[in-house]
Amino acid sequence: VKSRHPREFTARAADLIRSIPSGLVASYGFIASLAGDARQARQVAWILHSSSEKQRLPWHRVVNSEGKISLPPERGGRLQRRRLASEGVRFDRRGFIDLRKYGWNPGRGPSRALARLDLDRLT
DNA sequence: CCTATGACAGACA
DNA sequence: GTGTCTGCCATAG
Repeated sequence: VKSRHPREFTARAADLIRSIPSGLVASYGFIASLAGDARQARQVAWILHSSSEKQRLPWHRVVNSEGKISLPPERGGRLQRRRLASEGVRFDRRGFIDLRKYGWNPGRGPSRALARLDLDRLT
């Protein structure tokens, strides 16, 4: 289903990003999926660097599906890593975050979307 | 209107 | 494991 309401998608994505708890992270695709359109991961990324709400978003808690920081170090990646580290997120020596450990799981039960991601990772 | 771009993701070699 | 290619779709020019 194509998103006929970009603004709505953006608003929901922003809300979701705002609700990522400190110490956890979520992937672009995961946020897009929860916001209603799994195909718009790139728009989630776009929101993070272009939205007027940027200042109010915990943008550093969004990483790519591999659990890695997508932002180039010189364009904020360094800051992002610093912030995450200070929130307790651990990186392995290659710079990867273990999403099974630090991946945000909204609500209390395992969400389908996250379960899918976990399944993919285990498979 | 048409092309290029992107803080992505999944599939494939 | 890594490197490439392709689909995606809102914005920008």
